[in-house]
Amino acid sequence: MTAPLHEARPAAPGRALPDTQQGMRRRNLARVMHTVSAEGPLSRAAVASRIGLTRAAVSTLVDELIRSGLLEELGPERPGRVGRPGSALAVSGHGPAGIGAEIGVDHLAVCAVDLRGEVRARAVRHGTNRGRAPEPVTRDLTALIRQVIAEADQQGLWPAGLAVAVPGLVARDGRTVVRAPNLDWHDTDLGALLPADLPLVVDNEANFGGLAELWLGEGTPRDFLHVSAEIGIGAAVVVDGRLLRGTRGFAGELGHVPVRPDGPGCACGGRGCLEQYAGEEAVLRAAGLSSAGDRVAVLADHAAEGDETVRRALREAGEALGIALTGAVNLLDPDCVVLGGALAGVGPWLLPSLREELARRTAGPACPVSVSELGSDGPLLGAAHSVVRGVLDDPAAVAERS
Amino acid sequence: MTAPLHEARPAAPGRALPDTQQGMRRRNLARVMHTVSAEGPLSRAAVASRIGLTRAAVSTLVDELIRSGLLEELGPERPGRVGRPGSALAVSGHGPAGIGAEIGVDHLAVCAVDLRGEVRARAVRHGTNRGRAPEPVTRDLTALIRQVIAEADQQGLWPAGLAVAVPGLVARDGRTVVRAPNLDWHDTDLGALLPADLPLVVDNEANFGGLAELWLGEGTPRDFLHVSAEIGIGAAVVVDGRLLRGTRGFAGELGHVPVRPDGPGCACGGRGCLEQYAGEEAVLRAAGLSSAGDRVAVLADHAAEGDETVRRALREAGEALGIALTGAVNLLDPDCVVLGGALAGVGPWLLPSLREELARRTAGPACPVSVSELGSDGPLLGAAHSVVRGVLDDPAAVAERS
DNA sequence: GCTATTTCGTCATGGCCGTTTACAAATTAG
DNA sequence: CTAATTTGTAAACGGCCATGACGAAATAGC
Repeated sequence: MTAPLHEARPAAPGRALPDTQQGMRRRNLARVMHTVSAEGPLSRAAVASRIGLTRAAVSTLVDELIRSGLLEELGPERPGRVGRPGSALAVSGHGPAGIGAEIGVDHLAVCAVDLRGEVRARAVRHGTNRGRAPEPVTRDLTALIRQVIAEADQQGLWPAGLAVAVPGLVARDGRTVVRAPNLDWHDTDLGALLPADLPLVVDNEANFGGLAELWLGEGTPRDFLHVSAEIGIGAAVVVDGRLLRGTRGFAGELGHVPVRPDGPGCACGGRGCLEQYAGEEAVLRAAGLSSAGDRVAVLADHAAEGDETVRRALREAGEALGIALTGAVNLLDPDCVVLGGALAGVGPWLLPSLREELARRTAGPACPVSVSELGSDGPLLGAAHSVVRGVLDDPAAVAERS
Repeated sequence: MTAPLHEARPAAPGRALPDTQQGMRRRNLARVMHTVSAEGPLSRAAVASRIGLTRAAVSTLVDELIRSGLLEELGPERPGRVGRPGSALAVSGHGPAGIGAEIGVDHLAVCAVDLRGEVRARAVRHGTNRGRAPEPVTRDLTALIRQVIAEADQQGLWPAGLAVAVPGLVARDGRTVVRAPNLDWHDTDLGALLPADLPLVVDNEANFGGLAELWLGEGTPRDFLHVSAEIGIGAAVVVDGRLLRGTRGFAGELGHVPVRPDGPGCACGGRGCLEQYAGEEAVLRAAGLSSAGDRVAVLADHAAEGDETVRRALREAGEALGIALTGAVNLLDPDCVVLGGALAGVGPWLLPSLREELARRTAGPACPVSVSELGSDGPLLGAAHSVVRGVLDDPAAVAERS
């Protein structure tokens, strides 16, 4: 295994790998895949000039990738330029696919994404998972996964791996859900409960949402903070295009950053954590809505209708977010902050006070805050794409398996 | 240039470099240097088994490094083991040296460190630089640098580069001091004021202090937060053995993390920033000491003598630090927090309240907080070592220059 | 003390891989 | 229709690491 380029998972902990010719080959195969994937149909010569190898070298790399079914020859280009036209290469729409899954509090979702980034199959199951035990939930999820894989199979796709987004903290082993308060799961090894015939990665939904933003977001920079609020408030910290996970995998716990150190006590042991002011439950309470059936959508509706109590609640949540983000921005100096998850839905009423607070507390130009365009699909897409990125990062490994 | 392994400076912003055989060779040369440097005298065979290459390959690499004067053959080992003894290799004590410099508020310091990590020459100049213009200060510093280089030269060392630690924010170009409040410098291009015949890197003293902790600290992990308080409170965020710099290079501004959002106004525009509670000036004021000549050493003395006002001031500073660090720990999930700089001197009176606050606000085991053993030399050593690491990271580049 | 064993460093050989050079193919410009 | 340009491929080349063999230098066992 060579070091992956995007590192959805951290690099091998031990010593750096030796540099041998095969490793070089693998990295160059990956470079070709990434280039073709990122910049659309490209001729061999175009790829060569982009990655700095000669046309001859790229030719042999491309041959190998075509033989493996990872690249496709689309046929001659028809350019207005002088000279022999190149033969357009594109990432294959058949072959390996990434299976992404999401365990939400109120739904399960699975999708298959091909190497081109297209969603080729999906399946959803609505219904609350709050308090359900892991076994029935994973049983349901497995059924959806089988269904999506079957559907993908009919289109000539085979599953290269499975990535699961969960609303909770995941250990760095990428399998164990350490704590998912809204599911009431603790130290649950999903590896033992999900299909064992696929490479599995489990991660926090905020992390996958952040990766989706990184990979799919229009103009998203390589250093940013992706804030995702469902019930807890999580953040994905993306540094130089890589996810910051922390030693235990718990990085990004924005919800428990102290906002008012003498504020109300929190389940985490602290006082005045952000979640007490901007968490879904807190906002619903402040807005005078019950937290039973009502959810964020309801908040947005009421706010849109001009309900002043709701608006004030959201304004105050924005202030609290602004305070917490001031700390985060001072510490991390990101390019921008992106609001995703349920927060995106109430963005219009949060943003003004959030931005104001952030600007007031910052010297110089304030860090720009925007709302994600990915909607609620972020974590699911991020999960599926993380598998796809894994294939692009080491095509040789996949070629061996196909 | 291959991508450096330690990346004191960020990797090339553009596309990843192509993988050619020369690049492979360069990386393997670097691997040999790092291995020998980190694990003391080693035979060729030992290096080979550690980096995963064959003895034959390592032999040619070592030959090249010896010819360049970067490695030395110490002669046959005398082990109790069976078999022909290897010939011990060590990093050369001659050849390239890293020149580190520190522009402190009250002093200037320069040192030369050889590839073995030994300090081979140093020079200090006491006297305040507060409010002095950049030109006279850099003139004094240049004199010290020349002196240290001359001293190093007599020992067979030549300067491979210059790294300067400054008490302020440095742009990502690694040359420009954007803001150094205690010097009253703004947008000062040190590249134009310091010797032009040496590769130059300028960085924040907290960053260099953090790198020193990473490279020199006993048992320091690869993910930690190094808090350094002189007048401002800065932090070096080290993630997976690399410094997190932020887009503009301003990451780690712990001093302006909001601790009490409605607290007193701060020069940064915010309210209740950490610096208002744990900054040197604030602590001195709370302790009832003038901030003129009195400094941290005085605080430590008074506290040691049992001055209850001083102790309370430090205790409260510790609390504020604990609150700010709770946020940082939640966001970054580091292995530990290390207190360096002037803070280290008053550690005994800060730590209890700091740790208590952090533990109280954290679910599960609290993040360990320790005091740096490097003392006030951290930034200077970190600077010099960053040059040395640069040589280890690309020995081929240095061999060409020697 | 002598021989077998183990480990080290080196050398010659071979294979892998990107580069260089050359060339045919396919297009545009004039 | 010719010249110029660009693409893709093939053959020769060179660099680099792996393999296998060998002499050198130590220990272990007799």
